[in-house]
Amino acid sequence: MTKQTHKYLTDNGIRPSIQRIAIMDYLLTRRNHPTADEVYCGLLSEIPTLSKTTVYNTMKLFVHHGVALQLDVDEKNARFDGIVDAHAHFYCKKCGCIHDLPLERNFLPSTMDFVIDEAHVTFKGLCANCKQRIAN
Amino acid sequence: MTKQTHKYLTDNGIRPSIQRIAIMDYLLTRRNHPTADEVYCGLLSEIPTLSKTTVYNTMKLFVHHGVALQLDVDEKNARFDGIVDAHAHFYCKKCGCIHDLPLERNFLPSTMDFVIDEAHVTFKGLCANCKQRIAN
DNA sequence: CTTTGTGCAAATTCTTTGCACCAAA
DNA sequence: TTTGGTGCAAAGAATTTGCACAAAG
Repeated sequence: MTKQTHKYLTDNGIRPSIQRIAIMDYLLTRRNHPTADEVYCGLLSEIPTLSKTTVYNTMKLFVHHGVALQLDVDEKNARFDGIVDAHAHFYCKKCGCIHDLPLERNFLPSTMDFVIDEAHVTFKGLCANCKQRIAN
Repeated sequence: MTKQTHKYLTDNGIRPSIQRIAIMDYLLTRRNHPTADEVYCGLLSEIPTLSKTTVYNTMKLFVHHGVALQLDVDEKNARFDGIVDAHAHFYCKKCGCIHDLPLERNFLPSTMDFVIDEAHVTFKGLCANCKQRIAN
C-alpha cells in the first residue's frame, strides 16, 4: 500500500512524508470517515511521535489538493474521506457510524445562478444494527 | 406574527415564552439560516436581557420538537432553519450566504436497510454576487 | 408551592496559531 | 543551506454545564 500511496501523493503534487503516507493509507484502507482524533489515535502505535497538529495540517493539505473531502456530517467534529468520487453518506444518529451510498441520478438544481463545485448529500437516521436493537 | 407564532409553538408542544416566540419569529421572518450568535445579536435590542445560553437551549428544544433544523453547512458554526419542509441549500464559500433551493423528490437511495428521517442536500460554490465580483 | 425557563460564569471540546527544531532537496 | 514538515504549548472559538434566581401554572 505504502508504495502506491507514495506515488498517489506525488502525482497529486504532495510531498510524501512518512506521516502523510500513513494518514492517506489510513483513509484509503479503513474508509470509515474518521475524525482527526480517530486518525491520530489510530496511527499512534505506528508513529508514536505523531501530533494532532500534523493530522490537521495534513488534512487541510489533502483537501486543498483534492485527495480528501471534509464532511460536515456530524455537528461535533470534522470528518475526512479519502474517497473523492461523488457519493452520498448515511449517518446513524444513534451510533455515529457513516456508510457510503451510491448517488443515483443527476439531482443538480436547474438554477444555474451559482457556480457549484461541491455537492453534499447526507441521509440521517438509524443504521441496520441500531434499528434492530431498538426493535427488541 | 407574534400571535401566530404563539399558536404554532403551542400546537407543537412548546411553551411559548417571550424568548422562544422572538427566536421563532426571527427564524421565520428572516429565513437566513442564522448562527446562534446572529440570532442572539439580532434580538438583543428587542430583548436586552437575552443570553446566548437561552438561544442554544431554545434551538435544541426546537430541533427536538421538529420545528427547526440544525444545518451542518458551515464547518465553523451550527446554523438553524425554521423552514422544515424538504429543501436543499446552496452555501457560498466566499461570502457565507445560504440560499434555499427546491428539491425534486425521489432522490432517496434504493437501499432500505436504514431508517432515514433526515435528508441534507447542500451545494457549495460561489453565489451570483461573488461570481460576478471575481469575474471583474 | 412546585415546576419550568432564563442567564451568568466557568468548563469543555475542537481546531488553529506561533514558534523552534528537524529533515529533506 | 535553504526550504518545507513536524509537533509542542498556548490561544481561540463555539458550545455545554452547573447553578441560582425568576417566572409561570
